[in-house]
Amino acid sequence: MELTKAAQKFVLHWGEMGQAWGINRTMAQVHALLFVSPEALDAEDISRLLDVSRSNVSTSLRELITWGVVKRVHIIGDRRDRFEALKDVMETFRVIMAERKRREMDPTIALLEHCVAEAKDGGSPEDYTREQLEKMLEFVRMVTVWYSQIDRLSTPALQKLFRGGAKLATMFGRGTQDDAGPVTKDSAAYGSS
Amino acid sequence: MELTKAAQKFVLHWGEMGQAWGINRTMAQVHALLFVSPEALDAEDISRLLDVSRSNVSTSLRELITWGVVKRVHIIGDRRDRFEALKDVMETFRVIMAERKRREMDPTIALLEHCVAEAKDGGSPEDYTREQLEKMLEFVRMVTVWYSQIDRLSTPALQKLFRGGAKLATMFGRGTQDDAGPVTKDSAAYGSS
DNA sequence: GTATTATTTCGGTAGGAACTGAAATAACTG
DNA sequence: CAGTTATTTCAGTTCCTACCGAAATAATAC
Repeated sequence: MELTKAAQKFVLHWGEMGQAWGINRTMAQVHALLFVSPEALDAEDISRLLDVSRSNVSTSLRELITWGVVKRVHIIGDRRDRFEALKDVMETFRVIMAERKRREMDPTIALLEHCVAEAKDGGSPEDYTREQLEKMLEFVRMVTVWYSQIDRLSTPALQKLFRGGAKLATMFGRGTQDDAGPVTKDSAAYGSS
Repeated sequence: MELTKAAQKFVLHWGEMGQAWGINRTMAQVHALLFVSPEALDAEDISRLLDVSRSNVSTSLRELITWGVVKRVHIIGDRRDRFEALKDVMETFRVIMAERKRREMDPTIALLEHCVAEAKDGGSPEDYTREQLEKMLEFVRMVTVWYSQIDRLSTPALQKLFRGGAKLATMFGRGTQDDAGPVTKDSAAYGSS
């Protein structure tokens, strides 16, 4: 079994992308490999195709399974575990987002709430900090709510929503609200450096 | 000048979050600090408040300015550069997304297009890979288009859009499409491991 | 039961990103 | 102009993550 040129390039690129988003390279590569693979692969295959140690593959697979984007499958008459990725991109995206919300957003909200409460009885310089923290908290909460709604959408509905962004943009576009053109008030303030 | 307890906690947490999203810790900390700071700070202040070397601050600031979330400001009668973060959370979010789109999405699309083209004249096992790459390409394109529309929205409009997610979710919710309950077809297949 | 094969765990290591301090450069002052 | 202060660059170091290989464990077969 061999990797095609296209598959190789994709796997390598996906590894880099993963790294840019805080996901370890090998893990992203394993995921990419399983994603484009026509059939489930065993750990040995993966190890050979990606040229990484068997144990590294084991660790990566465990993590991917924890994330929920890879599952273990069995073939009758073969003891070896095989692995298969979620094949629906949108579903994969959804699962990853759910996990990141749980691991990062929720704790961030908790921390921000704590900080805001703590800064409640501060002096006037602390007031500004509290206001900023409150704004940040409001934002993270908003994204969280938004996400939890997204999470309940089916794949076709999600596609509609994404495409709907285009319509909403036309409706509420900045051009109609800001006559100065495509530059917003905030970014305009950053003209001179 | 001293950091309040709340500010300290926020800065540290933001550093961790940054790391989880592929942004170097110090850089995220510097950004967090400037975000909650009532007035612009000079590099020396930052170095002292975060207890990192002056040069590390210099590098982080340069990067943050490149990203477009921090700007250099000057105070009359003082030669030292001061630094200030974008204070609008939504605007910050928008700027970061624009940058990530440019740095990651666009190259990814280019690569996927290349891979799909290359896999065009492959055999039947390669067909499956090509299909998957095509699906991935379609997805990334969709996100990109969606994003570029989002980018044109003003902050209040963007808030509307986020909150609109809730409405759309109610309209297209999975519950009405999938009578089996909250578990989707794809994730249901992952019941046994 | 023992033998064989598959898988995971774990201690040690290598590689790389982040960080520092010193030196170079730039910006300003009188 | 020399002198002073601010800033950046860069070579070396430190530290941490990812990784490997060996050993332990688990699963299956006979």
